Amino acid sequence: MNRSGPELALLLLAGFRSMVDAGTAELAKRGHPDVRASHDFAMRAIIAGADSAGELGRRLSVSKQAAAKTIIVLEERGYITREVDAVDSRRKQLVVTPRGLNLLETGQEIFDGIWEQWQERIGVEALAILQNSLRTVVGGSTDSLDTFGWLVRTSGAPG
Amino acid sequence: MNRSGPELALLLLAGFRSMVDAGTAELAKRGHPDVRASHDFAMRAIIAGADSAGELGRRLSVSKQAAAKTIIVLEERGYITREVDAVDSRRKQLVVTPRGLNLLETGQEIFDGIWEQWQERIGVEALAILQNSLRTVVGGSTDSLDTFGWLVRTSGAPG
DNA sequence: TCTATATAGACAACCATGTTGTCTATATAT
DNA sequence: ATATATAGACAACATGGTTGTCTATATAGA
Repeated sequence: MNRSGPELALLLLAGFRSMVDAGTAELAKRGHPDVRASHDFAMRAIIAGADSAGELGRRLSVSKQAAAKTIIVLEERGYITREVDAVDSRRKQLVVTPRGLNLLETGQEIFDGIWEQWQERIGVEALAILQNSLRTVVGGSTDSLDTFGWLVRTSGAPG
Repeated sequence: MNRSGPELALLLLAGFRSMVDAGTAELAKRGHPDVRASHDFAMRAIIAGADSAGELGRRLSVSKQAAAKTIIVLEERGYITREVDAVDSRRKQLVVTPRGLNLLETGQEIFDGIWEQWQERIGVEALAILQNSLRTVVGGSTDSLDTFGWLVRTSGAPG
């Protein structure tokens, strides 16, 4: 088939898009409107130990200021709190609120649901191959949150 | 496996990212630095008939102004020209230059090359399944250029 | 033919999210 | 005690979208 290369890239993007569109729509219905993936990434990083602005920026491969801005948004929406650290008074310690945890859990459920739909649609076997193939190609570092920084920085698809 | 849903989305994104990263790096080496996917999308739309700013915006699902800004960049870099339309003097007709065509062709080659690398890496069979599965799920509308507008608007991954 | 309306593109102001640079307060190491 | 490093805030700026408004030109209709 012609244009295989570009088509593949577009397919990957479209697949991602399809999942995210469906997911965020459902999330909105369940009480979490205006959720950005960046919020999810950030909260997961916080839970994983990035409990200060600077550390969060480092984990997300994003500047301290960018992280600080995200933090402000998350705080405004009640997903996290920020308090002066008892031991180091320069720091503002980040803590995910119950509402924040709920967002993460709900998101998890929703995306797992979408995953099951894919399974029904293309078959258990094919989905397994799809995922394994992608893992092989991308080197399995899917959990590295720095994907986020990249995504934001690129307005991009292939040629 | 746990977290299947979110992981799938991340894998799709990472796959896309991996292709685009490699592709744009190679494109830069071959005389096309600073190429954004949006440029490619736009030029393809122009060739496909969107030869005015307004029409381009419509095709890309983006505002007239956003299209105009992209056009300015493409013109500055010598990828397209803009001339007053002979029949309708309000219009500025867009034409892709030879350099523009070269960008598209080079991009095509490069991404096809990456596609072949994937084939070697994960196998002919698996890649075919991967692509077919994605086509099934996303409904085959990979050529709809409005993917671009969406990408830009979403800083997004799943939860 | 004159006039009302629609369309193309330019300009300006604004939003969201990044970036860097600078500043102050606080920790820490010598 | 003092030099240096780090945390976070503030400001200025870049990119790439958005909307609203304005002018010129086309076109349809009385």
